[in-house]
Amino acid sequence: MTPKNYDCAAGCPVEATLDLIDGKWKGVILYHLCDGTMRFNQLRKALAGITQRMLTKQLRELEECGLIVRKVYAQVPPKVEYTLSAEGDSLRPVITALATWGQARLARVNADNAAVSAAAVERDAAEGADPYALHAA
Amino acid sequence: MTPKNYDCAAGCPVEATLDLIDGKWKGVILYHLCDGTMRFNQLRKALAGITQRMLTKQLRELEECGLIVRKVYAQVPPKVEYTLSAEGDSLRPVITALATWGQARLARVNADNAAVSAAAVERDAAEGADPYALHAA
DNA sequence: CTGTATCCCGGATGATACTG
DNA sequence: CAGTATCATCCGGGATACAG
Repeated sequence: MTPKNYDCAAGCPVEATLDLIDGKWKGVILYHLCDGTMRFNQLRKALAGITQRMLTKQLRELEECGLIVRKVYAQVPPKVEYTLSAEGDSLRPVITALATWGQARLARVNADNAAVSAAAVERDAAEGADPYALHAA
Repeated sequence: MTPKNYDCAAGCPVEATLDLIDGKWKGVILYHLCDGTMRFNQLRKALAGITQRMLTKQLRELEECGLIVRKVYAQVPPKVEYTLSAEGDSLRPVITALATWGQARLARVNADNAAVSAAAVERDAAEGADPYALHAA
């Protein structure tokens, strides 16, 4: 996964982790796999919006990283299950941390856009920048 | 940034968080800011390899997200300090989780490539794929 | 059902030069 | 010191069609 060669001073363990769960879907895939084994189409539905191509690709990368295990059942129609590997399982606390914070963040953003403005104000106070809305797209 | 519009089934708090720390450097920048306030060039050195352009850009995005605060001192030569905002500070546990796991991961990969092979074997046992080394670059 | 194979585009990232 | 401006590039990711 696009290995980095620059040395990040005291080492970048954060970078090491982020490199594995980058991509537009890896993190979410892992998140879903935390709930247990899932089949290809099951994941596809869970990640509504992802294309087959990408799902396959991300899954393969996750597999190469040793984070998930791909189990193919020799039968027709095909059946493939994806599960967290031991390594992937050890990632649970990280995923959880990501999820927990994300939930709080989402709640904050949805419930109170004023808070965002407040942040902008705080910034203005420091430098006198112009107050433009945050990615309120 | 790059807001997502698809709905990820039961909601994707993980995605929400990851969106904020995506980019090739955001996570690491945040990581370094966990150690305290830093100036532009200080960060530049810490992230050896990043270009001015990118550092500026990532910093601006982080600022717009409300994760960091940019403080400009009206003096010459210029002096700009970046610090975690309250919001950014709340992200500490996440960054820590990322760092902690990353350290273990790095140790695992460096100390024992055999372990990686083992994972490949485990995978092979399930489907009969070819055993190629992991990004052992 | 679970993938592959192609084609293609836009944005993310880099290199370099210039500036208040 | 801390940026901006510009140009060039790479590749992540989407659309679509086909396959075992």
